[in-house]
Amino acid sequence: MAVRLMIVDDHALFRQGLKSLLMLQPNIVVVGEVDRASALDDALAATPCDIILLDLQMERWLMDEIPSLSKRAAVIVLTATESAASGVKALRLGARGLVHKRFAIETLMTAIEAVAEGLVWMPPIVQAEFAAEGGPAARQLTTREAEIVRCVASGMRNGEVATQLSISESTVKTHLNNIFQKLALRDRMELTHYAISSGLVAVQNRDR
Amino acid sequence: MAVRLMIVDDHALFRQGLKSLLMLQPNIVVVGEVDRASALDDALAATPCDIILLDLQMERWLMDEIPSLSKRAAVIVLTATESAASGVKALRLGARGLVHKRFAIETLMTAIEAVAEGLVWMPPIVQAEFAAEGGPAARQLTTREAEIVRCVASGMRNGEVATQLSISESTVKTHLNNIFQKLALRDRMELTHYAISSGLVAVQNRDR
DNA sequence: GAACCTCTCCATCGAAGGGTGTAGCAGGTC
DNA sequence: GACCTGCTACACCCTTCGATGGAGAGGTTC
Repeated sequence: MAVRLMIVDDHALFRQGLKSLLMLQPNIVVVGEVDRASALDDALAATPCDIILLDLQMERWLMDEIPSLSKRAAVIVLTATESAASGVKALRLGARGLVHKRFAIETLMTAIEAVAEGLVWMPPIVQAEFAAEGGPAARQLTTREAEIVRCVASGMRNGEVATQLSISESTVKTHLNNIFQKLALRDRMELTHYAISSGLVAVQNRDR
Repeated sequence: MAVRLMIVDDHALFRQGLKSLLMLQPNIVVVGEVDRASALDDALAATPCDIILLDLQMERWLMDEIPSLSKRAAVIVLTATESAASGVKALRLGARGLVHKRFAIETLMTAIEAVAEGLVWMPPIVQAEFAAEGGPAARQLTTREAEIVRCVASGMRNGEVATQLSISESTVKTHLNNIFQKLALRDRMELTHYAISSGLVAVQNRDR
């Protein structure tokens, strides 16, 4: 019984490379590859699969999709950042595996096999983090606050955030103050560093 | 005559995948793959090659190496960011090709063939940027301005930067305004994204 | 129903940031 | 000497941000 995989990554070179690498493995069939979230539904409808390999760089679009995705197939998240936080978040949302892109194909295969058997696989470091978070229960941001963080940390001004989210600038300020309180941060600059380092936002700068 | 390639990327999955993908191509031989700058010298000494595929994510370590590398083999830079700026910089430093990771293998092959023939290959958008910068003579940041950028982008306020560099806050503002002008940026938030994405400042992971 | 949380909104005010122009001085080059 | 670049500094003015305190609507929990 071969494991049926689907690859979701917006980098064609990585996607195609991974596919060609996986096809060399026994008991693995890559049944599809898509470059964006909108194509995933169609692909899943066309060809059911056992495991979805999901690029976490796309978390902005897909993090929230993990819960529903995980009902249709086991999700293994591929991440490029060293931050355990975003990986832990993905796992909490229902991902069944977490594999760093710097790992070798052998490690990915181990994870795939484990997940195919119904287990959850993650690197030891993340495992520690995952266990640790059960204790102190740090004050989590609300979903609205998280939205504000994404907007602000990606460079938007308060007024722009307000327009984007269809709320008043006053509300944006209120949220922002609450966020600063919760995370013990000084201003939007520190918030940006926090957001980037913990994988909440990706750095992608425009062509000047 | 096969083209001899060497792959430099710290993500094993990408590296191995790309290798397996390239080995399917005619006239291509992957003679080596390394995960870090320090291993590149040894690899080049052991097995000479025609083209080096270099991950630009590693630019912090390797950008400065491009001039010397390009004497030993043609360098094609693989980049994950959409920013033309860093690509243009790499080309100015001697890279012979620039390929985005979201491109398909066919595009990479086109670039490899072009570079193997002695040409320089880059995406049309970057080509425009490259040409444009030839005119106004892309104004580089001065060393002082770069210092200001590092301070500001790492979260310091103008007053703190002034203290740090032992200059007045007015001077910091002057520098900052000049920097905004040169880089066509709006404010310190955009500057932060620019600095991080182009490797001027690093963001350490905090794993909460 | 009371307590609590979340999201929404407002006013006010001081702090910080940013735009524009101007200018002195040191170091080089033509 | 004339010219240019880079670093320094200031004034003036306006915008944006952040802190504080208050408040109502809707929801959940106990």
